Amino acid sequence: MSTKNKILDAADILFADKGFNGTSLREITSQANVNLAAVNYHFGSKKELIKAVMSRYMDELSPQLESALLLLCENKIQPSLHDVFSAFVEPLINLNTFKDNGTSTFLQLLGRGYTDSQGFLRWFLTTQYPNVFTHFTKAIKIAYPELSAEEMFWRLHFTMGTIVFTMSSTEALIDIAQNDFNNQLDITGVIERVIPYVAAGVAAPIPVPFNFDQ
Amino acid sequence: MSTKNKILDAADILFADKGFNGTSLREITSQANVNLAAVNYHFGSKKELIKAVMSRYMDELSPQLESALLLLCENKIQPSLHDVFSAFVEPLINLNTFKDNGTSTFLQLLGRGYTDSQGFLRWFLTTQYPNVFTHFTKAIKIAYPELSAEEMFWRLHFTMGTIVFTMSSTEALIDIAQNDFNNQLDITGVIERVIPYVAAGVAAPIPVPFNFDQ
DNA sequence: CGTTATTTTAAACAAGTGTTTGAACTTGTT
DNA sequence: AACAAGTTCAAACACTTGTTTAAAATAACG
Repeated sequence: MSTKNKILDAADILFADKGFNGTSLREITSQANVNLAAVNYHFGSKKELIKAVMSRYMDELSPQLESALLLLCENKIQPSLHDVFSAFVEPLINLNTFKDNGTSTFLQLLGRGYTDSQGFLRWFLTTQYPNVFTHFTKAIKIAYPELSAEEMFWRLHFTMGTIVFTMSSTEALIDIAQNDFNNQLDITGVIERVIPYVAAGVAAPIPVPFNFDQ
Repeated sequence: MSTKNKILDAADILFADKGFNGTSLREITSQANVNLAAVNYHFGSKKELIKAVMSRYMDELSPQLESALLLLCENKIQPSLHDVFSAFVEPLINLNTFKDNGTSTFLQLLGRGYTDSQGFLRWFLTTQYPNVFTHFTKAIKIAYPELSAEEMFWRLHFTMGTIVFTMSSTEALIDIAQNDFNNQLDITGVIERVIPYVAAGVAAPIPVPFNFDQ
């Protein structure tokens, strides 16, 4: 296996586990059994390595995601919100064949990207892979046309938060759940549970202004 | 103002903004106009400073939260999920009188605590302030008794994710929303919008096992 | 006042960070 | 085989990190 890939494989697990700030190049290179200088030789800098780690997943994921969402939009029968969110499942699960534990690793990385590094990764994703976002909002608009653009904006960000945050601590939560309820569970089980949640959240009735006095 | 408080005030803003790992003691002490060694003198270590920052908020918040939830549990009429989540609003908003921008700063810190520092803060909060959690789950159980313990476990974590993640990037999102929809909005506006979302999510119908073939 | 405590200070410490260097080693090409 | 290009390597670089030290300044108290 090439040095470049050895680095990527070690980096994405460590990044997912300990964050981008919390992982040093020395940890990565010793885990990958390559020389420290190899990162800067092959990637230029740590920041570029982070981009490369994310790109490896996104280049695999985004075409599948786009076509799945496009299919929904062009369907004769109107998709439900549950359908729209379910469109994410197969492409995400496919990351497991792309790489061991690819699904949860990627979702953890996504969570890291939103909190670590002050949003530079959010900028990177939205500018490098804009189609996923536009197709997604288009599909949502078809499934729930009554929702105003502003309300949708907020609910999609709530959804993003739910997914990303949950997945970034999935492993710990699965452990707890298995102890407390001894129910075999894996990442697909969590996805199965989160979809009804976010679908119901997005589908919630339009709120009325809150009255703090009552 | 005491050195100790000057440090706490500078620390919690910086921690909220850049994370615990991402903020150095030198940034904190120079922002607070105190000597670098003051942190270790007054708090012992950086880790203890983090605890102190969180405790200052939790000691203010948790009694209010507990009594609000207890009130709900002992009410004659069954509370709705919307009621349960609304119980959080007033205590959280009160943090603004306790400290400038206290509400959003605290929620941002909470988000940091869940992702930075590999969950040590989660341990700290659940062990130091367990009553908030038990009263909360009790109230939810009253509002939605059909939900199994396991399903509830997951939905509460989804909710935690929604809240914490959303609030940790509230400022940026409010800016975007104001540009795109020029609608005046503040933290209470966001809270107003997130409550129907999480209430609907928790209230979602029990999911049926997902079939990947269809 | 003088004598303890307490607090602040500048300086240094040891360890860790990303990055660069230039020589050694492979590999590919002619 | 010989030369060139690509890759690896140990070592050093400059810098930042949290923490400690011991002297200086301030506060507290009899």
